[in-house]
Amino acid sequence: MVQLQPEKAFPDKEKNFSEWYSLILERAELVDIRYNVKGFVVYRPNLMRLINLIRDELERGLTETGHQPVLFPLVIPMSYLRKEEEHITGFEAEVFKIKGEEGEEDLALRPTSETAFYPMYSLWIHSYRDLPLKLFQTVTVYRKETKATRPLIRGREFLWIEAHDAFSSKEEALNQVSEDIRITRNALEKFGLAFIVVEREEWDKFPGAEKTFAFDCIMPEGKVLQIATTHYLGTKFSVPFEIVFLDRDGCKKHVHQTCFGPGLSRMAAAIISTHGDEFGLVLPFEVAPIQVVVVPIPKEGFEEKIFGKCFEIGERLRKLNVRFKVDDSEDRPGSKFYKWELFGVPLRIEVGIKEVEEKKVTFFRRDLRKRWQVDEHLLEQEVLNVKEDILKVLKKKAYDRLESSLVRINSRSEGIEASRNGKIILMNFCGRQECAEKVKEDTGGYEIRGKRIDVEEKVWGSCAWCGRSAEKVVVVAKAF
RNA sequence: GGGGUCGUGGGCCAGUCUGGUCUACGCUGCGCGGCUUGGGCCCGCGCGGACGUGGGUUCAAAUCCCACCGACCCCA
Repeated sequence: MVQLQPEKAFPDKEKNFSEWYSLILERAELVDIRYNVKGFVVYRPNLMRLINLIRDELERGLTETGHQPVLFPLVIPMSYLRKEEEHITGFEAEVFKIKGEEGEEDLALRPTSETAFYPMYSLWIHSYRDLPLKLFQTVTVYRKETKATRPLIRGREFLWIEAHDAFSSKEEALNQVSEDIRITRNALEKFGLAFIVVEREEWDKFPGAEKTFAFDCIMPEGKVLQIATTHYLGTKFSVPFEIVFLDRDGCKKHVHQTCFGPGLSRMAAAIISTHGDEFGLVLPFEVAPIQVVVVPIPKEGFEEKIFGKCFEIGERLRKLNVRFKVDDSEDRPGSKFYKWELFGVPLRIEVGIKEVEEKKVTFFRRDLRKRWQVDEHLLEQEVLNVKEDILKVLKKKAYDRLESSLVRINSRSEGIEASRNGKIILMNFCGRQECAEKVKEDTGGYEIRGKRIDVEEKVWGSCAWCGRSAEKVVVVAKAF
C-alpha cells in the first residue's frame, strides 16, 4: 500500500496559538464568528455536543452530591445587584443594562446570579430543616468585557454551571468547597486535562467572597486559563440579603454560603487547545460526540458486502453503548479520513474488501495517528482498550506538558528569565499586592495565580521578588 | 487602554496606490450528469456577487474623501 504522508492543515499551536485556535474553531465547525456582535459567537453542533457532554459530567457530579436544578431569570433588578457592596463594585463596569421604562427600574443581564438567587433564598429558608440548600443552573451569563474577546476563552456571553449552596455552619460550607473541588477534579480527569488548583490572593478574589479557589488549566504557549472557581462566601451575602434560619438552639442565624462556577465554554476551549494538533481536533473518548466512525472503502462489485459489514459493526458498537457513525456518504475515503480527523473522532474503523475477506478490520487512532489490524471477533475488546488508552495517553501528555513548564525560582532575575521562556513559575511570596504588581511589570504580564493547594508546597526561602520573608509558595503565570 | 490590518459570490481572495478598458480574475463550494472509491480524484454542464452602511467629490467610484458599523491580529 502506498501511504502518502497526509498534509498538516494547521500551524504549530505552541508557536502560534492564536492562528491555530482561530483556524480550528472555524474548520472543525465549532463556532461561527460571523454574527458580528463583539464578544458573541454562534456555537455550532460540533461544539454544542461537546459542551453537552462536559455539562453532563459536571451535572452528574452535582446531582450525586445532592444538588438540584433550577432556572432563574436572565434579568436582575439593579437594586438586587447593588445589595452587596463589593459585589457590585467588582461587576458594575461590565454589566449589560436594560434601561427601564418610565418609572421602572433598570435591569441587568446576569453577570453571575448570586443576587438573583439570594432574595429567593431569604424567602425559602426559615429553619435549619431547610438546610443545606443546594441548587444549580446551567445558563449563559453576560459580561461586557473591555479586553479583547476570544471565542470560548473570553466572550461577552458564555456558558457555565453555577451552584449556589447555603449551610447552617461555616464547617459545612468549607466542606462544600472541598466537594466542589473534588467534582471538578473528577470531571477534568475524564477530559484528560492538566490543571493546578490555587487559592486566589486577597485582591484577586471573587467580588464578595471570603475565599476563592480556582482551577487553572495549562494551555499552549505556557499560558493558563481559569476554568472553574469555587467560593466561600461566609455570611457576606446572607447579611445584606437577610437569609436567616432558626437553628435547633432557637437562635436566628445567618446562613453560610458557597458558590461554584465551572465554565463550560472554557472547559471546551481547554479540551480543544490541550489535545488538538496540526491535523485538527483530538477528543478523548469520554467527551467525543462521535466516538467511533466506520469508513467503508468501496470496491466495484463488492458494495453490498462492504457496506453490510460496516452496518454490522455499527450494530455491535450500538450494543457497546458507543456513539458511532457509519459514514456511507459519497465522498472518497481519503476525504472522509481528513474530515473525521479534523473533527477529532478518537477511533476510526476502516472496512474494505481486504477486511471482509480476511475477517479483520483496520483501526486508526486519532491521538497517535496510528493504524493497525484487529481480528473481527476481538472488535469490542479492542474498542474498549483503545478508549481507555486514549485517555491515558492524552492525560500523560497534558501532565508532561504541565510538569515541564513548572520551574522554581529564587530571585527576580531567575523569574524574568523563566517568563521569557514561557514557564509557569513557582516561588516564595511575601503576600503583598504591591509586590505582585512589580512581578507583573517586570515579566510583561505574569500574574500571581495564588497558593497551590492540590500539591503541598513548603516555603523554602524568602520572597523571590522583594526578599521579605515569604508566607507561601505561589504559582505565577501568564493568563488568558 | 494603545497600535495594526481588513470588509468584493456560501468560503478564500485578485482588482483599490495610478477613477473609465470591471455587470469584475482565480481557487474552492454548491447542483446535475459521467467515471470512480485503500489518504483531499478526474471530466462536462450549470448556480452564484453590482464590491459592509450612509454621505461627499466627479461627466464617471469597488477604486478618492468623511462618518459610521463590524471583524481580526499584536502589544500593554
